Parts: sequence; C-alpha cells; structure tokens
Amino acid sequence: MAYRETTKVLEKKSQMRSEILRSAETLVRVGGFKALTIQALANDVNMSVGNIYRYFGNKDALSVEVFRHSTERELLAVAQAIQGKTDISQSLEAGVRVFAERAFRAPVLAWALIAEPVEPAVDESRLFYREAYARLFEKVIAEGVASGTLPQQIPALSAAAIVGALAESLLGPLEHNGPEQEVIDGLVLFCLRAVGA
Amino acid sequence: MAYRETTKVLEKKSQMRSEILRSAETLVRVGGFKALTIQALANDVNMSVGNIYRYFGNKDALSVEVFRHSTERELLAVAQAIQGKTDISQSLEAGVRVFAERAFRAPVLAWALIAEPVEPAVDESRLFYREAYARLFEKVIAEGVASGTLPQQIPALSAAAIVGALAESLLGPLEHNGPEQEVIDGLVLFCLRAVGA
DNA sequence: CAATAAAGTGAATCATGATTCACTTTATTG
DNA sequence: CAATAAAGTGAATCATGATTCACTTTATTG
Repeated sequence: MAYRETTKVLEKKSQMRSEILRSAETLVRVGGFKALTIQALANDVNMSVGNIYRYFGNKDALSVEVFRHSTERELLAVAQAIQGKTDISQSLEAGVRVFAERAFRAPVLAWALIAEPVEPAVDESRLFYREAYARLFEKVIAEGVASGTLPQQIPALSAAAIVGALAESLLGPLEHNGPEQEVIDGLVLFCLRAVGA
Repeated sequence: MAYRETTKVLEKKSQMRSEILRSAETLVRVGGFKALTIQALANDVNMSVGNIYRYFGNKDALSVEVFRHSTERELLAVAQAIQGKTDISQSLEAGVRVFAERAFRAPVLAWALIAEPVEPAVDESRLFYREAYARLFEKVIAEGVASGTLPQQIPALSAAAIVGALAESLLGPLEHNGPEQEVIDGLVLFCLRAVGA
C-alpha cells in the first residue's frame, strides 16, 4: 500500500472541481452556453482539455450542473420572496418582482437560463425548473382560491401562464436594455390582474 | 442557342420546389425540426441529397422557409380571428382561442414552432414571429386602453406577456394530452383578466 | 529510493449531419 | 444527330466540438 488518497488530495480535488464549475458559470454568465466549450473552460482554469474529463463525465453533465446550480440560486430567491409575505397579493408581487429584478441584474445569464438555444440535456433541465417556478406560484394561487381571495381558476394553469408571461416579456427589455422600473411594475400589475387579485 | 429554359421546365422546377417544401413541412409536423434532415427529405421526395441543394441554398434557408411558411399560416388564422370581432374582449378571446385550438389540433407542430431546440437561424425567425403575434394583441389592447374599455397599461408589455402565457401554458397540456376545453377556457379567462377586460 | 495510483497533457480521433463535386442523365433547339 | 445547359447522383469531404488515449508528472507510503 504505497499510495492512498489522502484527505488533503481529496480536498484539493474537490476544490478544483468547484473552481472549474465556478469558471464554467462565469463563462455562461458572460457569453451564454454557446461560450461554454471544454477548450475555453480548460483555458480558463489553466488545465488540459483531457483533464476536465476527470472532474465531469462529459459535456452534457457539466452543462446541466452549471444550469442547475445557476437556476437553483434564482429559484431560491423567488421562493424566499414569496414566503416572506403572508398576504396573497403581496406574495405574488414579491415573487414576480424578485424574478424580474434579478434578470435585469444579469441579463445574459437570464437569457441563457430562459431562452438560449441549448443542448437537449440542458433543455430538459429547463423544463424541470420551469415547473419548479410554476409550483411556487401555483401554491400561492391555490391558497388564494381556497380562501376566496382569488376567483375560481386552475392554479396550475395560471401559474404556468405567469411563468411564461415573465419569461417572454422580459426577453425584449433585457436584450434592448428597456426601462427597468416600468417593465417590472407593468408585469406585476399584469400578473396580479391575471389571477384576479 | 441550343438549349433554353422553357416555361414547361421552369414550371416543373417550381412545382418540384413546392413538393420539397411540402414534404419538409410534413417531416416537421410529424417529428419536429429534429426530423428534418437533408437525407430524410431527399428520401421522401425520391431525390439525391445533392439535388436538394439546387432548390435551396443550404439547410438553414430550407429550415427557415419551412418555419416561416408554417408560422404564417398560424399567424394569419389568429389575425383573422382577432379582426373578426369588433368588441375588444371578444377580439382577444377569439385570438387566444384560435391559437390554442390550432395548437391542440397539431401538437407536435405547435411544439416545433414554439419551443423545440432549433438551429440559431430558425430561432431568429421564432423571435420575429413572436413579435408579430405580440403586435396583433398589442393593437387590440392599445385600442381598449385608448377607448377606456381597458385600464391603463403598456400594451406592448401586456401583449408580450400574453404570447408568453399562451406558449408556456400550452406546452404541458400539449405534451401530456391535457383536457383541451378546460385549458383553453382557463387561458381565455387568464388573458382577459390580465389586461383588465 | 521503489512502487503505486491518481492528476495532468494535448494531439489524434470520433460523431453527426451538412456540403461539395466529378460525373451522368435529361430537355431543348437548329 | 450535335451542342448546350440544367437536373440529378451519391460517395467523399468538411466543420465543429466533444472525447479518447498513450504517455508524463505528481503525491504518497514503506
């Protein structure tokens, strides 16, 4: 037994993995998934192309992990905003607002996560997380309907529609640097009216 | 001058082009753009791969033409539905209804036109036509706001949100064969409430 | 130091369709 | 039929990144 994976080595490896991931996220944040190539990534972390594969099984796995990690952060922020209010309308408004504000803070990332053409594996994750967003809104809407605060409706449908409305109406302003406050306020009103709040 | 392009030949060529296009549209209608390969298309029209290129400059041009042709048909149907009513609310309702009903009639095509991962050139057309849809709704909303039938809002923003809501909330039901009438009725209500009708 | 296993290298190869091209066939006219 | 130009063929090539792999270097232990 001449060689063993010592804690020090394992830690270093895990740190290296994190660094690669962080670097990959930056590539996407700046240039979208199109900018995330193994070559570019290897360059960024001063590593050979082949060695990246010791940390990630393949490109799909890497891309999906980048997508999930980035999206989880956004999803969490929206979830917290929603849970931070007790009033139904305020809850919805806070969720919409946080989603939109964060998108304006990092427009390329928002576009990459929402609408950039990506490999099918990433697109599947996109579907998954769109549903996750929808479930956040669905829960609030369902409560509202149950308590009579909101009119009768199919909460899952309204929630999906809200997610679509958010994504679609932000893309234009994000790309063309549209007027942030007007857009966000308009979106909030649209969504509140849409569910009958 | 031994050979000249006679009308007969030109007509045959133009007919052949239409046939190729029709065949390409069928491929997309059945299997999405992923199913549209030059090979498959050549097979379908009993033609060699190389010969396809005498009718279409390259794959992008072909795909884009297929996309535009298919989408124009949908757009026209929605435009006509909207123009068929004088009342603002009825106009919006008709537009939403026709869009959704047609999507349920051809779910794979709807998915291909709305959300399938496609080559960037086609994606650009997608953007273009999403804006075209938005303008249709925008016009109605702007009229409503001007006449006082609808509350104050940014028509372009509300219109984009409606397009997004339609696209997003249909994808699930289309894929899982959801309950058509409930979904369409729910969507109509959502959109009418959203603009304040 | 010797032995061992993982980390690291980067040029070569692969995968997947699109695209080309040297060649054949067909249509047209005098 | 001869000449001409377009229509048609399909195997070979290209393009673009991902992926592999034979090899080198580094870390660890007795």
